[in-house]
Amino acid sequence: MNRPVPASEEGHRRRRPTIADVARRAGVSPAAVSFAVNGRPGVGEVTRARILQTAKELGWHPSASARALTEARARTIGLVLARQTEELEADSFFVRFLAGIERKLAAADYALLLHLVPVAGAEKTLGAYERLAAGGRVDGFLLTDPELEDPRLHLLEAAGLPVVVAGRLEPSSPFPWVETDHDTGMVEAVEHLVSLGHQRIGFLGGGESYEHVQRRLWRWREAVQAAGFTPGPVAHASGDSTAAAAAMLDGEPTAVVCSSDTLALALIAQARARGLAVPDDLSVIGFDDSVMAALSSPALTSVRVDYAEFGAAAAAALLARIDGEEPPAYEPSRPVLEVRASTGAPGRAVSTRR
Amino acid sequence: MNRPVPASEEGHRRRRPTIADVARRAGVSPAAVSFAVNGRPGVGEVTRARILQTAKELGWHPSASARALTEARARTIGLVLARQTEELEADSFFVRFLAGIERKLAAADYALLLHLVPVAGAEKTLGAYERLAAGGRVDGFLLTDPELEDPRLHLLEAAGLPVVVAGRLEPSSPFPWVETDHDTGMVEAVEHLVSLGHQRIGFLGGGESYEHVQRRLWRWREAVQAAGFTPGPVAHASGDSTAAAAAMLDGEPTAVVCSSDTLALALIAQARARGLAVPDDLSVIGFDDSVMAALSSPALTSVRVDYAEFGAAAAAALLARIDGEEPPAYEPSRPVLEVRASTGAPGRAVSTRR
DNA sequence: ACGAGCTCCTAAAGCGCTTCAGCAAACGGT
DNA sequence: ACCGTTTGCTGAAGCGCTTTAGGAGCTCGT
Repeated sequence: MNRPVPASEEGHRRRRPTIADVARRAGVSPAAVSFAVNGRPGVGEVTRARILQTAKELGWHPSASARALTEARARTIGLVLARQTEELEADSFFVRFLAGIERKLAAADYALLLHLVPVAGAEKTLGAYERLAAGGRVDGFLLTDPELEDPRLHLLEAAGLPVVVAGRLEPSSPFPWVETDHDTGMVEAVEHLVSLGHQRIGFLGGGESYEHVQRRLWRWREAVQAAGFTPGPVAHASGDSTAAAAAMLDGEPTAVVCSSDTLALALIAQARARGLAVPDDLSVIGFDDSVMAALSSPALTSVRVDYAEFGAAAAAALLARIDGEEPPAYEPSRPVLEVRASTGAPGRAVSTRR
Repeated sequence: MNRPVPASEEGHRRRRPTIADVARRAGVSPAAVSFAVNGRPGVGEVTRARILQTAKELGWHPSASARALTEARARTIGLVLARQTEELEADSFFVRFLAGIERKLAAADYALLLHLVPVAGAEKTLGAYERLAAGGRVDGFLLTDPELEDPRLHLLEAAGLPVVVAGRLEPSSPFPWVETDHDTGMVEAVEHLVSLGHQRIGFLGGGESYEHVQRRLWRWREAVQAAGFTPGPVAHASGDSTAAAAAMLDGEPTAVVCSSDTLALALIAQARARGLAVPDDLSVIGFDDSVMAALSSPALTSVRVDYAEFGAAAAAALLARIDGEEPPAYEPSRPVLEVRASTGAPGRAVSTRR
């Protein structure tokens, strides 16, 4: 399966030029080169131009390691994901968030150290943070999917590095956080269902310990009550989404808002297995508006949130924090409810069946 | 949206202990400490134990930057993804592959520098590789989704860093590659359809330029011919999967193998729009066996490939390459066809309709 | 015409580690 | 009792950069 290495590649890799090489060739001291490339004063304009020119000729780029050593900063931030891969792969949040982070980091010439840890045993996760922090490999951490009693918080506090949490964490967060407006999409979702005539609206969420799930649950309850109805059944999927979907259906709602598209699909599959038609017997709304929302049958009504923007804002906040500055203000754009075919007026009410 | 920084955090961050601190406290020279922590000879057993003990007491960890500087290696590898985020988010390959890489890297105390570049304009991608390579931030690159005429290849050759390609690249690959057994799953898929009685079997693939799509296409053709039939319609989705799905249906196959689950869903949606029932009028097989395969309706028959294993093998090969060793042998496990509800015997043949 | 105050640059120290040469003490063989 | 060898350690150089202190050569005001 593995191609043998061609002999030509085995040859000597040419030594990378150093700042001294550039200095010599440009007829200046290494210090001058440093000033020139870093845009600092201390070198005349013509010399600066000449130095930059020689650097380009030599193909010289400052060594990140050497810089990291002298500046005591790695220009790298860490993102540790502690979630099951099955959970991540169906999650459009992850990739979009990542893309947003990247956009910001690239602009600041920072890099992203990504660490995926299997959730098997918290102690492994701890090791992950420590290894990155202790070695000075990263200048700060971004924390996503904060949980209510998150063990990572204490761990990161001990590490003493700047941390920004992506997600509201109150009231006692040891770290600054950035939050996007994901949950108000819930209001729109509920209002949509109410306007269709639904009265018994359920909530199917992911793991109860997730902060964002709790927020959505809370918003859902508020919105349902604001419409003058009592909240319908609630179920949480921690791992087995089928079981949660079944539990939800046992509650006989006419409509359900799910905290992710994946859960919505699981619910629809389960409903079908019970002979319920979507949306005739059951309306379903997903969250994230992932690619599969448009492709599933029926096409899923879903709340789209701009997670990339969120990622960029979180990254920006962390970079500011690393520089000891105030994080820039972030005004998240409003989530949008994408209405498709999985929602409709309540037909034969579920509660009258059986 | 951003919580103000608590005053307590503003305080002085304590200086991290250095090797000299440990040496002083243990009553030895810094060199001895270095020997001790790196398991090198040159220090007695009892002294070694004492040094390690003091290091632990002080909470000292060697600085990654300093190490990188002296050893001229960053203990980091780069993975640059140049794909649309919409494409990535529905792709279970990505996350599973990543998880496999991580597993290998963590064991070797390497880190992963992830870079997501928007596909808008190749010149940006180039910059991405160069910035990482030139600064010495990474010791090598992993290349995924190789395309047939991949501009990244020349670029990476110029960078002079070790590179391992994940995916077969013949005949003229400048780099060693590692390949998993994704395509023989195709044979099983086709045989499954043939055994159900299908004779007109189509292939719906992703972008034509992808090497893995080409391989699957090739395997599909072989398998169909081996069964004694002529290959059915072929369509490729480059961006707009709906259009490709429509084109495929115009070819009037009774069964279609798709190169991803997302495409399979797109095809099913399109078929439904035309009033075709799955699997009665059309059997559909996906690839990847992603989470949504089991959740979609009908549940998707899909080929499961162990991408995590693949990622680990690719990472292992790259690490070996960085150390100048021969990459370990990799015997990929066979893909498995997960038969679900989207395939069945051909009913009213599509070709007799209309 | 002379020192103050520039501008433009250099020398050298230092970041935290690894490594190489070298040295003292202990050891073993004859 | 002597010499070669091994063992256990140290001193110092060096990785490639940044930064601080300071020096040389100007201009300029008086």
